[in-house]
Amino acid sequence: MARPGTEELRRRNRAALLGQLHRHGPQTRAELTEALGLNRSTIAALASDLAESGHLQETTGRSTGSAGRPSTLVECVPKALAVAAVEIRADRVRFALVGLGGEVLERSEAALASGAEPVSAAAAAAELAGSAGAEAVAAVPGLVDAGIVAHSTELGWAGRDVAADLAAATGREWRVVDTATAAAVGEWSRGDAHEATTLLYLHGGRGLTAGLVVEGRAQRGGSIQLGHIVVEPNGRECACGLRGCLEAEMEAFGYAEDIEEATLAAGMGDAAARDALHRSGEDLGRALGAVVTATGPDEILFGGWLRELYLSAAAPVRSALAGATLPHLRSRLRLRTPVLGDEGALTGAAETGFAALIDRMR
Amino acid sequence: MARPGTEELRRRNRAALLGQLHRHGPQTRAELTEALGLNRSTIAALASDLAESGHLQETTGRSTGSAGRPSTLVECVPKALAVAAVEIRADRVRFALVGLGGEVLERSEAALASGAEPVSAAAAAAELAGSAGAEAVAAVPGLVDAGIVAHSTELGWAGRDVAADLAAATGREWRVVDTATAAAVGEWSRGDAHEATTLLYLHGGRGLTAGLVVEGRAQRGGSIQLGHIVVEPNGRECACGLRGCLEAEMEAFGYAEDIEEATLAAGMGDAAARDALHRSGEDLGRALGAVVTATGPDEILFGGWLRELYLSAAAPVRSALAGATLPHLRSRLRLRTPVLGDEGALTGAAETGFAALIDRMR
DNA sequence: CGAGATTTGTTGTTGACTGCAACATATGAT
DNA sequence: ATCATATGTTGCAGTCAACAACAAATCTCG
Repeated sequence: MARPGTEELRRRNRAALLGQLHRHGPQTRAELTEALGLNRSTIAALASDLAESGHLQETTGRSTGSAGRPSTLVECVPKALAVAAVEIRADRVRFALVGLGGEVLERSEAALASGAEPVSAAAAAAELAGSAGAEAVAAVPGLVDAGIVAHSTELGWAGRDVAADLAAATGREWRVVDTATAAAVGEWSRGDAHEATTLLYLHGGRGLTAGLVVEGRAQRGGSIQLGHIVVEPNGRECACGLRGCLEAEMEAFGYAEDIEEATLAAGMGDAAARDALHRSGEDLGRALGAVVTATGPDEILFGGWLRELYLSAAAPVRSALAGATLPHLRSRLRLRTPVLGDEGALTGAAETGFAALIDRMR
Repeated sequence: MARPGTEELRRRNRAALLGQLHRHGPQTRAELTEALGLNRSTIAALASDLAESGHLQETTGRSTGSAGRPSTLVECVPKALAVAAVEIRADRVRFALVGLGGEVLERSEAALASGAEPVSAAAAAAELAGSAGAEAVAAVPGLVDAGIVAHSTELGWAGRDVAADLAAATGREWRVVDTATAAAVGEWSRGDAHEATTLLYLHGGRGLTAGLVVEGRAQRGGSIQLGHIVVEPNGRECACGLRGCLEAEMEAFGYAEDIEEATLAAGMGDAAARDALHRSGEDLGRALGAVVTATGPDEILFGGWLRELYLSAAAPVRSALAGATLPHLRSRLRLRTPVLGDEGALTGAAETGFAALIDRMR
């Protein structure tokens, strides 16, 4: 693997430099020297390498305010390297072309007929993304394993090789990640969950999934089918064939995706709506308890429509969770809502692409 | 971090060579050249470096049977680098000094008064381990976080800084890992679970814990308190304060650690014992369902007394598990018993030490 | 039994990379 | 205006892995 000897060292350092700038934004050469622990002359050599290849831009002469020669500012050139990110949902496909450094260069979306086949979703994605970007990543809600969507409540797909569908439609390779994991990556890298060592992102669409990011890395096989945690042994029959799944139990409360109406009604004093939210919160908390015990996160984000549920039923969620986790796991846990809103998954998909891209440079 | 420049490259390669030999046993220089992708001359230089420092031994002239000059065999010198591994249980402390390459150089154990304080366990460990080994690792059953035992059903400890206790008793630094994670590492590295990408090890002692190894690496915060997964909402009160924990529910079946008697009785036709085992298996399977959904393993090992439970109640375990996991997760799952028996945790603790040791050489 | 084929170890050379130190440069402070 | 300070630049030295040519040790085939 490490064939060209010392040349690999150079590549590693170059990739580290690019990654640093991509993640932390424009920095001076002096700051880069500090951050990467390399010598000034090395940084200069690497930066001028990357400036020559067009990836970086050096803006000279920024007055720092303090004494000494001002340091040259180094920043990414967004157009030099871009990633095509696509998010597939039940009703539409969204696309963003994200440049190096995180800037969104293009954005578009297309409606999807309800119950659309994987092939037509792939065609829509191909239409939007074309051949833009050096890497292409698609976020799909469900259980994703090596490019294959094993199970998706939201899309109604099972055992479908979406990576192959997309490749066939576009003539290029695609990475496929699940929406919740992508959103977790997005919130960690571009949201404000950067301090979390273990971040659990809950995504509420038509199905309930969860993504896990540990120390900044998406966990392999990390698409957790939160909706198919069994919360009621011998409970209601679920479409997946099991009994008492969280999804099946919550569905019985009837508000489905009209969570906003339900919260409004509850706010107006509708006792039935309030009860439904309360009991949903309890079920969610109970399912969460098992996931927390198994994964030990220190931050949980409630995304998609779970955001609304959490905001209006935080107390039952918390108390049910408290009844199902040990004190030590509970005490270090922060519950919050995401800051990227609907953009989390697209952002995270793009970051997944950049991680691969930068890793491949080494 | 990467201060000495190209010298780091050398260290990395040296560490890779040592790690390769430690993990895969004696190999010829030609095989090493192939495995590490380095040049023959580089391998020769690195190997003679490490032979000079006493870590490796080169046995020249082994006839290969095929044509060509016979390659020199390179192997680890066990005594050159050793790790002190200790396993703390409720009733005793076990010690092994493991040499580079995995050979056990010394072994001893001491009884522990029941309900022993952490300090006396640390003293016993110190007595056994002394100052042997370049690294010291202790395996403790329970929820371990950064050297602190947050919760241990088996030992009855909570929030105890065991790493500090051991350091005080021995005057050296200790790593503390949980027994289940250690056993998982052991089975992965020295057992026959090497092909598993995500390995879940279940450890049955006085408490039930689980350890997770993903692609050969122990998961941070990976000590899963399997015994405190809630399987019966509003179930029996558990010592931990929750209700319906797996541990509390199973305890009610009354055989506790006398699993062997129970299986014997069941084998003799004792209906009560058979029923207890059956229902234990069901509860275990149900708790496992949640853990499997959250972590997505492809191999599960039943260790400690759960081994006996699994061997005599595989059917209820499997059927309860099947009722609580999606088909895709279930289909790739292998259920087995460990091959290292009682030695798993000690072996894994030692491997954890070697991983740190070799990583530190880089 | 011997010559060639084959595989591997050894040695000297080469290209490349990073760190270092000295020098140049640009700003603020006195 | 001069000095202190911080940073970019340049030439040099040390180290490392790859490469190629050669030596060594074994097998095979005639």
